[in-house]
Amino acid sequence: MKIVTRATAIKNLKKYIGHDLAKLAKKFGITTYKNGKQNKGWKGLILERLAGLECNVSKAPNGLSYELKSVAFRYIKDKLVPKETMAITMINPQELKEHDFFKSHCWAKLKSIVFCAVMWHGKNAKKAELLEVGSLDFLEDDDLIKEIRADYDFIRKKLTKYGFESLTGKDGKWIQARTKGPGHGSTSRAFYARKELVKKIFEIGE
DNA sequence: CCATGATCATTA
DNA sequence: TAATGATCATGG
Repeated sequence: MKIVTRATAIKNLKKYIGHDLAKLAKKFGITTYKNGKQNKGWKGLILERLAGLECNVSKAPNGLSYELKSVAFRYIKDKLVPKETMAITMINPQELKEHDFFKSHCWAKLKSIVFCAVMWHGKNAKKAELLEVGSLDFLEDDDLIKEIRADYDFIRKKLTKYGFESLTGKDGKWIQARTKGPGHGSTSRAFYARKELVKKIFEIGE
């Protein structure tokens, strides 16, 4: 059993800034494409390997105390901005109903996050350089967190009142409850960080 | 089969 | 371009 602290994970990752993740994928034997389709999770898997988390493919409520995330960045008018929203964690309807924000997995993951900015080279890109690595600890009395908690409460209330099916990506100012799942009719939901929030995280984290 | 990694496709 | 919903490979 190997324990990798957050500081160590960051240190490990920083060594790879500027590297092309596609090459590392081969080295680790991670599939990036198959039958012309992309494995959308390959970057995340590689990052986890690089950080030293060799066996982290399932959810991690127990074990490590931080969350490793990658975010795609692209240029819009010569400015670097997050390309998309960032998945935070799956929504468990039961837990959402019974726990408040500071007891949720959502908060547990958000408050102690290690993020990796990855360059986005267009759809189905075969390369992706690691741009930057950072970490961030949120405080419970942070103004931003208060607003995020309000979003969480809103979503939670909606769940109680209208049911799980009523949740949509429109909910929330900083975080949203978007659909996500294996596909093929089976869909579940997850918390996503909106782009504005991703930007904030980077600003604070740097 | 489904949760998790995160991106792709479609519409406005 | 932005926003929302749908989807894919992997591993247990």
